[in-house]
Amino acid sequence: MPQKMSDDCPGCATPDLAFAKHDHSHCTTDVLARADVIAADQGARMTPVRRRVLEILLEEHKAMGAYEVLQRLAAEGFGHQPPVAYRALDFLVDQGLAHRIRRLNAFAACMHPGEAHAPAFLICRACNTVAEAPAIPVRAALDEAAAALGFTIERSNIEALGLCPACTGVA
Amino acid sequence: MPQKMSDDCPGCATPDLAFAKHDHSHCTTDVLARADVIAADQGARMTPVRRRVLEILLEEHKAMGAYEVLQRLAAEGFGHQPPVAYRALDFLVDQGLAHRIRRLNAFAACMHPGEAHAPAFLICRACNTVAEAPAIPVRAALDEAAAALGFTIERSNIEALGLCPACTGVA
DNA sequence: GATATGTATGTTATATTATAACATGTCAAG
DNA sequence: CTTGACATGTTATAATATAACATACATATC
Repeated sequence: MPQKMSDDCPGCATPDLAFAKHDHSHCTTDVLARADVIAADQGARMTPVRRRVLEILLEEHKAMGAYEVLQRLAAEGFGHQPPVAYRALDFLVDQGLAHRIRRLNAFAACMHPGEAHAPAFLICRACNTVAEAPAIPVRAALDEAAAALGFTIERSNIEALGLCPACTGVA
Repeated sequence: MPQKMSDDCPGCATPDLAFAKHDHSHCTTDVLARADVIAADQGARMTPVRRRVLEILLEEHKAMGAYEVLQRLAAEGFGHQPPVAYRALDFLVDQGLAHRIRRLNAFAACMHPGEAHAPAFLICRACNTVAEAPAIPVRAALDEAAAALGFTIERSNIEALGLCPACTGVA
């Protein structure tokens, strides 16, 4: 399946969590709306904490550490302890509504939930921006390499460190 | 499942860093020899701790946590504190002599140092074995995806979770 | 050979990330 | 309106990682 982007939002029509700033207020609401559907489809419950965590990830529009998310939650009257954040984040990742970026020990909202897509994260070592790149071909190549060894892939993390367009010029 | 080590060649008689047999006794000495060359080439020093850490990774022939490595070092008269292990491991990773597997918070010796290769790690969720798969095509696809966004990749982590050949049958 | 210089090693201390275990609360099905 | 499953919250601790500083050791230069 193709990695379709939201065609409503100009910013989102280009790679999101992107290297270019854009008004994504409506990708946010779009994703949130779809989140309910996806969760329901899987018999999962989109509870207040979980929904709020997704909202926070979408608002910030960047990779956030669990403790960073937790601070926001605590400030809003939710629990103050790590498991509160981790559970909600793990839930979102399980549902495909968020991604875990292991290189950063961080989480980011998925910008195209429900669509089959293999995310690849590009992390700029200069400005720390993270872009979620379309990586269906990457995932395909990975599946093939795995298949050659008889290995069946269920989940993958594809992450790269380097320089984003902006920082490439400067450096 | 097959997590047991062989007596002759640790990790090679059963799936370990590879799901297929290979002659590991050779790779170990071979890799160690090449490590010196590689380090020298880069003006880096292959000191006792660093060399010993690489040896340990090769001996165990599996992914090891930093603290696991540290225990071995401490038992052999090297330093007892985390930085001792982390520094040596970081050095090896920098030199391309070892890889960091972020999903496992672990490190593994690189089995083809010096050869241009982009490692992809296949982690079996049933037996926890880790295989380093050849992934040049994967990396190529990733480079292409990044280039499309103007992003320059310097390092990448490609990791997959799933079922190894042995465990696929059982499940 | 003495000595300056950068790098490596080791230490103490602490930061950061993550989970275990358990009590309480909520919700929807029967 | 109870029961059973799941969610939330708590306390406590585990596991992973780094900062900051002191000492030692190479090797390059004089």
